[in-house]
Amino acid sequence: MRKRPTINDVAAASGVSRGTVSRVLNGQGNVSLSAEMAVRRAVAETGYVVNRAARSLKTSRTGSIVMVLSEPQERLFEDPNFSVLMRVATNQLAERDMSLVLMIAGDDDGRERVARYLRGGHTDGALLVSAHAGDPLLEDIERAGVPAVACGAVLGRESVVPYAAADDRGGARAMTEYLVGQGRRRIGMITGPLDTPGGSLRLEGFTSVLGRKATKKMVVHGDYTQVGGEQAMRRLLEGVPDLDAVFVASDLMAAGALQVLHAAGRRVPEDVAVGGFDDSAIASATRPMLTTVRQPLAQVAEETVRLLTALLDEQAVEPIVLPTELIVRDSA
Amino acid sequence: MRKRPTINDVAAASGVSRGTVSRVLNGQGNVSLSAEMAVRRAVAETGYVVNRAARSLKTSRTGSIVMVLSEPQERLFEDPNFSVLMRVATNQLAERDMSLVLMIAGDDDGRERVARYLRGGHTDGALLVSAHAGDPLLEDIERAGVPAVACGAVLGRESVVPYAAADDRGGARAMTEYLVGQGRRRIGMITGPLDTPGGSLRLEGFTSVLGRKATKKMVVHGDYTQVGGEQAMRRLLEGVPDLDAVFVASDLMAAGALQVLHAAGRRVPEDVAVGGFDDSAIASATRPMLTTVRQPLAQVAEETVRLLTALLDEQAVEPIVLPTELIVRDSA
DNA sequence: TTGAAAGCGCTAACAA
DNA sequence: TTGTTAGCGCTTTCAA
Repeated sequence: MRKRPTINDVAAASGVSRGTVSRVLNGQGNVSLSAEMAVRRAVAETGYVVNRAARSLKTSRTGSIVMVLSEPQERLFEDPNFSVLMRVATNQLAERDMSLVLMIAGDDDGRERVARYLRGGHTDGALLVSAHAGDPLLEDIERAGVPAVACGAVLGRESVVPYAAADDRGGARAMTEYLVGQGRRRIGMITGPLDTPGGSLRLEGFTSVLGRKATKKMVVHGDYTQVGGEQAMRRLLEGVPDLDAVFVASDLMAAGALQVLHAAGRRVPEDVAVGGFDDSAIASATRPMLTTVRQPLAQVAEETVRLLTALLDEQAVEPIVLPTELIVRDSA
Repeated sequence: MRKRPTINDVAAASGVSRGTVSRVLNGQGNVSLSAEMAVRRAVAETGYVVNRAARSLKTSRTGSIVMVLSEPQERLFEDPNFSVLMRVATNQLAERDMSLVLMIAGDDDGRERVARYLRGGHTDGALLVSAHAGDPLLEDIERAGVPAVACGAVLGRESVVPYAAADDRGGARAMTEYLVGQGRRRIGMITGPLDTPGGSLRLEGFTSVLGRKATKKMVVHGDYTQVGGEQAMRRLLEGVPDLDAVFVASDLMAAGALQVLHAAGRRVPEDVAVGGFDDSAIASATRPMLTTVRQPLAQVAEETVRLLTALLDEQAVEPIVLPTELIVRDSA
């Protein structure tokens, strides 16, 4: 394999200086049309591709964004946000000729690596996925001075880390109101972990509708896994045997809840109505199919990336919350 | 924010030359203990982190691997391999202080970007996910001379691109034999796309057991989506009304098949046994829960990354195929 | 509008 | 074992 051509080769082939080639490549203007054409032809001829390392060394920008997953690793697979975000981010950044680096900050080791990466100036910005309240990584990021945005609010840091998110509170409210409207009177809830926005905000939506009816024993906490949903459902049935509806903060947990209800001989939706959240693939795989709340995942992802690119361009940004949609199927 | 310290700062702080600092940092030996200690202390004091761009410019290695997803984007989310692979790859590479860049080559644009990226020498190696037979990207990779491995065989290129994969053929055979052993006589199959290893190899396993019983009308092709599974199941029921079992090449498609069977009034497993493949989360969310074939995803991912790092170290590598496991639940 | 030249931070070859 | 030094390929300032 021949050596890769450098800017010098292009300069030689086009008969102008390196400086002019660079100006053409970076679209800075102040270049004569003839020079520009000559350079472009030479680039095509030589198959020149810029050496990012060299450029980066000079400009101290890297042309890459790091996507940091703070999720404990098991949960990662089950986060519907995640793969959509990744796809959208990859594509949007590619359009700017930037690349996406992936890092997992699931444990202390991982966090330390991410912190070192940020401190090392290896990236132009950070895209946070499911960062938790009080995540020490946030300080690392701040200290490193790297522009960062989050997909989903970072609880307690809403005003510090710009974010795009689905309207968790509103979606939960809509589902709860729907259940009430269906004549349900004893409505329980299975939440997600309360240190995640999906955990606490969906609970807020629920209680904002039910008021004092949302007593302690009507609400149990799950961990977004199916097994967690099963356990939570069992606890709920034990504590509230006359339950006639349950709002579950994720479809996967709802799938677990359905299994338990079935095993307990409760018919869904006749005896107990079940509402999910996410409208993930699993929602139409369960029996009965889940009535659930659809999140505009692709939009959230797009807005998240837009916020980050705006930040890179040194524009001011505001958090953005996008509306959800109630999807009525068979379970409620 | 202060300027980031360079190797010069470390040299000054430790009272040795840049060269010695570099030797310590790269663990090349030929350094006195006292010098090494001084350097390490200075690194800690100054908070020095190597500038990868500069290093890369000099060594022409980048310290990064690109993970290329050739999957049409919709399918991506539904590939259970994918998130596991990503997690494992991120972690294993991090241990070598390498980072993982993600690129999607779903369309021509994407492919061209990936090709440019490879040609530009922006990466030390490529990790291919679900590359298709005849994928033009393969040529780009070869031409760019970038070491590459695949997760899952690249059909038609098995001897060119090293890979790690689950034993699709064996898993399919095990499931088919199990169905036969249960006394099923009219066994149909819903395959994946035949240009994917999971599509063609699972079909091979199926036919290798059933021989001439695996007639054309007993086999229909799906696309790994749930809706695709539903359509395929409908076609199969139409063509073979007396079907008493169906082996479906993915759990997600099997979930679709279950819905259709239920709607058609067939009891599972009494009237029709259903076998899936993957043992993904969805397999225990369906009703009845799916009897399926578990792939050792984490192992496959680990072996894939191991192959790549071996290749980077210029060791010889062989493809590796890992055994699957039959998971018996309720659907068959 | 263009060319010349400095230098980003690092590694490795060479000399001591 | 150590220090010195020559670039890696690029951008950008300065002068022309």
